[in-house]
Amino acid sequence: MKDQNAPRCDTTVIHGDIVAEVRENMPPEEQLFNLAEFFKVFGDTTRIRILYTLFQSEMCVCDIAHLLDMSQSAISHQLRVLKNAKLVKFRKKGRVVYYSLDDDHVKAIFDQGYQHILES
Amino acid sequence: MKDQNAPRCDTTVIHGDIVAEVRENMPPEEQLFNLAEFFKVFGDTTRIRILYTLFQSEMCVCDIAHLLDMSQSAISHQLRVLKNAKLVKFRKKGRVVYYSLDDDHVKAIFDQGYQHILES
DNA sequence: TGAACACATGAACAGATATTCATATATTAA
DNA sequence: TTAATATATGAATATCTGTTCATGTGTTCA
Repeated sequence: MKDQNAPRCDTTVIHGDIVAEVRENMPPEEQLFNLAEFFKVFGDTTRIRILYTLFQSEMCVCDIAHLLDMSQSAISHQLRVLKNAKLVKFRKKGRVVYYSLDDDHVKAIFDQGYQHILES
Repeated sequence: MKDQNAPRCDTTVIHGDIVAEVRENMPPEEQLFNLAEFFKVFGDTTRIRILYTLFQSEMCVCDIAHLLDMSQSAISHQLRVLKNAKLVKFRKKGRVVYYSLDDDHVKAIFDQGYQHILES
């Protein structure tokens, strides 16, 4: 996706000293990648809505689908994304699968995000 | 994108009482949408990397491009996204445009996100 | 056992998005 | 003014993503 041979700025770096120092202190690429992947999960209204329902109560797939007025399949697909991100866990009881939150940071992150929205 | 007439679950709601109560306490749709839009900004490695450079120092577009080994145009496009999200601000000095952070929550949000990654 | 049901999942498709490329704008300096 | 340079931006394109549709899996119950 990224062309490493693409032309950069026409000239040399403008502030070489700053660039060098900042580069020195950048976190590892893998960490930045993982962080982006993590936040990508929150970048979808359906998943945000699912998480907000689970803030209130453990719930089964069918209930979530009804509540959000979406198909069972769509919800199931998104629950898989949330599950892969370790944000929700589930327990089975007969045919019914109950999902619930599996993270303590989500609410805090949402609150911070909401603060930003309020202020901007 | 969403078909409101799509078939839902085959049967009626399973736990009608819970669904009704949770629906009652859901935040407004607009708020959930805005939250998703906000987190979408963090869901890209390039933007995450830009923000991490700006955690350290105010920097001009050309320097960021060199530092991240990407084209000036790509960085400029992404800076516009960050600007629209009210996450960065800028000041002009001659031809050079210096970008810097314009939000207090970002670092806290990133730290929470990083905590999640560490624990999972 | 077989029908009904809750949920999962793969394929397909439509819409969104990130980068590139070409070019425009604005400022500086000769 | 003209050339050079820093940045911005519109269009095109390739890739990614979310939903639907069809179907598969596993459980319950008659």
